[in-house]
Amino acid sequence: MPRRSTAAVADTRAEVLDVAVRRASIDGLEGLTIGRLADELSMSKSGLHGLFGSKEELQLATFENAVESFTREVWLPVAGRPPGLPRLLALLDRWLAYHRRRVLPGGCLVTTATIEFDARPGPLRDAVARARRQMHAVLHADIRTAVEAGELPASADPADVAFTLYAIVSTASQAIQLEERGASARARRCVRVVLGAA
Amino acid sequence: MPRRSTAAVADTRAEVLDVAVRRASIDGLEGLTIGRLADELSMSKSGLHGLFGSKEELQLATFENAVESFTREVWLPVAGRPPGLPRLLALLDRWLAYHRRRVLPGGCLVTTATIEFDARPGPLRDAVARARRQMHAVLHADIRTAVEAGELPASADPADVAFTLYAIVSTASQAIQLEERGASARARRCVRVVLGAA
DNA sequence: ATACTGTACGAACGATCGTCCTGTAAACGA
DNA sequence: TCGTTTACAGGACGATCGTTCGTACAGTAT
Repeated sequence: MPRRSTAAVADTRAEVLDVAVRRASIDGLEGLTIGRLADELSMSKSGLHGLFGSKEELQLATFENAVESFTREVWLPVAGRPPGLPRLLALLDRWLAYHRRRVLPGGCLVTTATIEFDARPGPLRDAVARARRQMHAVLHADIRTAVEAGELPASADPADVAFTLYAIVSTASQAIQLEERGASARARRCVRVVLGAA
Repeated sequence: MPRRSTAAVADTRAEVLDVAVRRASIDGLEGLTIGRLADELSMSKSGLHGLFGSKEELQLATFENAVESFTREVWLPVAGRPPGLPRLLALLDRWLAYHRRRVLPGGCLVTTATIEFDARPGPLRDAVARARRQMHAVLHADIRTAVEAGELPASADPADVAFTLYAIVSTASQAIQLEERGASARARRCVRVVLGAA
């Protein structure tokens, strides 16, 4: 059988994880299967398994890969702007566009992983909690800056606003997947209302 | 083996579904397994399987059972009150309490099922979409009534507000499961802010 | 040329999956 | 009281699960 031409482990892993993230967004990280993944990649089960050592490691790597690609796609393009309300709005719009464009065919993998592991202690639950804290921190920072700059009323609690915004966007992802009409536009309006009437 | 004394199929199904809902809230509807469920109930796999005919029917029945118990626990106690803002707030508080008290050990099963099936067409996705529409309609109705009664500003779009409230509560369930401190109180505050009754 | 390391394959493991078939004892209708 | 139906148990099925093993070939170093 033809061998993968001079592909280092890292390259192979990257290819695998790319497919794994897409599959997991549909079937969940628990729905990931080494056998099916290997088929889809025209690899052997054992070869794929050897790349990660265990299914849990595959799940962890898949999750981390999704977080990285999300960060690259959504956060990085706006990270350079000055903190505050404009950057926050830009971030939220990019975030919603990420869902609307269906970058991942099955929707947000962080939300999926949250639902799957939030009641099951282990490394994956820890990874999920960490990712959520990071996202929350990013939102929190810009909201606090906006409040201090007078772009948002002083009565607005940054953590509460961050929670509400996160809720709107992640629920929007589900609504988009369920093909509820106008879900993306609705979420966009709701974000504005929350930031306007806060 | 001793037979279930004068227990109709419906009774056995009810017992099974009660356990199934609890398990599914943790492991998901896809994580449900006829074998493990049978063990937990001290039944045979085939006996349990025969009660539903197929795993998909078991999943559907489990989901519907969860919706019914949720309705009984959260909606029914407030359904008698007159429509409007007070009932809406009571509903939201009961809903949040439902999560905070961990009535289901793994959190909201509707959200879990949404995540699992929102990208996979079939009867379960349809059931999920229907349940969400119902919940949305309940919120929508009271919000509209509140707007008409002047309890909420006329500028508030009922559907948008309903979406935001749903997002807050369902995300709160996840935060509670992840043991984020003060998640329930935060959600309660956010609901108030959104409704402008702060 | 030789030895070594890294990478992936093929085969097989025991366990568990959903499903089906058959037997049988309790409950029911006559 | 006696068939009939109901409500399961028990066992087996093919498929698939994650994992382990031994092996073969490529590239690199010696």
